[in-house]
Amino acid sequence: MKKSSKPIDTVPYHHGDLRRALLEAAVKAPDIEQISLRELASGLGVSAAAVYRHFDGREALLAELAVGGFEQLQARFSVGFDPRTLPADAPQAVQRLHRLGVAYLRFADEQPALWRLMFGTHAAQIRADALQTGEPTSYSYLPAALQGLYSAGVIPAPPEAGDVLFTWSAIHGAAALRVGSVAAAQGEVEYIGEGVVQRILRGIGARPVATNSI
Amino acid sequence: MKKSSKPIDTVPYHHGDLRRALLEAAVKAPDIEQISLRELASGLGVSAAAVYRHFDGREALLAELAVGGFEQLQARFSVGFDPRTLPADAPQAVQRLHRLGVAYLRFADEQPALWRLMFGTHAAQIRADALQTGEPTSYSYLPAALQGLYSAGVIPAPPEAGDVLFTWSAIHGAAALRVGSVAAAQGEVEYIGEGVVQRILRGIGARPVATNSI
DNA sequence: GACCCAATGTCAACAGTGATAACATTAGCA
DNA sequence: TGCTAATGTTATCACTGTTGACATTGGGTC
Repeated sequence: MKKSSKPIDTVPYHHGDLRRALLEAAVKAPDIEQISLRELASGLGVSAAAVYRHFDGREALLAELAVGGFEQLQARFSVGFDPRTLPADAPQAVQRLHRLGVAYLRFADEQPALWRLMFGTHAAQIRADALQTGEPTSYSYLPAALQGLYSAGVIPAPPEAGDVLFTWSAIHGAAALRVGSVAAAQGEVEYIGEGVVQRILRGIGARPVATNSI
Repeated sequence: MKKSSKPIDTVPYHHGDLRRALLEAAVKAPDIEQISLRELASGLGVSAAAVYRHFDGREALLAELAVGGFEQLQARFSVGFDPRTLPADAPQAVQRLHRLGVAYLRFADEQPALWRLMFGTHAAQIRADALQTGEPTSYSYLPAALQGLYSAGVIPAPPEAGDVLFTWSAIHGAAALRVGSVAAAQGEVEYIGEGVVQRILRGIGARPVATNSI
């Protein structure tokens, strides 16, 4: 079809930033893992085949979304928490773990679909890669927080692998139960996070530390 | 097509127990949530439409699988653990929680695909129903175990809601990380379970209890 | 400015999917 | 024996991801 006349209200042939638009639209879907490329594309007024100009396929698009999710998670972790520095004192060390737990929970609560994608089957390879990278990722913060507890004298011995796994399990599990609507009626995420982290600290042998505000 | 002669090696028109066969075949799939009805049916030498004689559709079949999963989980919980009785002494009370945690982990480890289905999006309604039922389900055992810890004097106060959520979170999270191949290299599930439950006990304020064997 | 090409879009077609309707076969019971 | 409900089949529909052939356009080069 060719047109010699150019109507004003015509849609431009090139979208402009379709790649970003696709990602943004996909991440808003209530169930990301079940999005249809055709729906996604037509929602942006574009043909389904156009998606393949920017992604190798559906799975690749999901993978990119998951990567973005982990970056977003890391960004949340990093506010007021430089994993390369040690905490100044015991309250700060405890506070770091608290903030980490609450950030984890809040992220899961605010973006449950993205969270499911990140920790589901589709992103398995991405998680494996992130764990093997030497660079600091979202996975770096939890071990760093536990190490900080030791350096600040909150726990008597350096954290063992079991301590890291346990801490991560409790926080991750709380998020999973929340996302799965199993523990939905337990109150606000902040409150849940407080309770879980307090018990984690006790579980890994932390001495009581008074913290003014979280 | 009609046949007057009856060859011996012919396939019978009726399968016999197609419903059970479908469930059994589906639960063996490496990724249950992605099974195709047509593949499933043709694998059993049956047409795809035959499935609809036994299930309202794909989603209904998955739901039934999830229900079976929860029943299986409950069966594992119930070996040597009657949630209506209180533990005889402190070691037994502690032992109950240990067994619960290890059984949870072992189930997730042995049937990861089924576990994902059970705690994924597809089975949300089933989980909601199970939580509201007054009857004893797989959800009954964890609160009962914590209550048993109190009645045996292992924890000084009746378990709060936060204790239950925390305990479940830690165990569930460990299973989730295991299924997600995030904590795969941490060793055997029994070892992981031991470590997690020990720290859980400490986290909810349990006094040290000597247990001979788990 | 004219030109070319790579980037980015379209359309048409393919195989595979869940689902449904109409028809075929059979098991079990009166 | 015969009837009926249960259980199977085939054909078809709308939808999906994916690919190949073609269309349009923006940006760099002469």
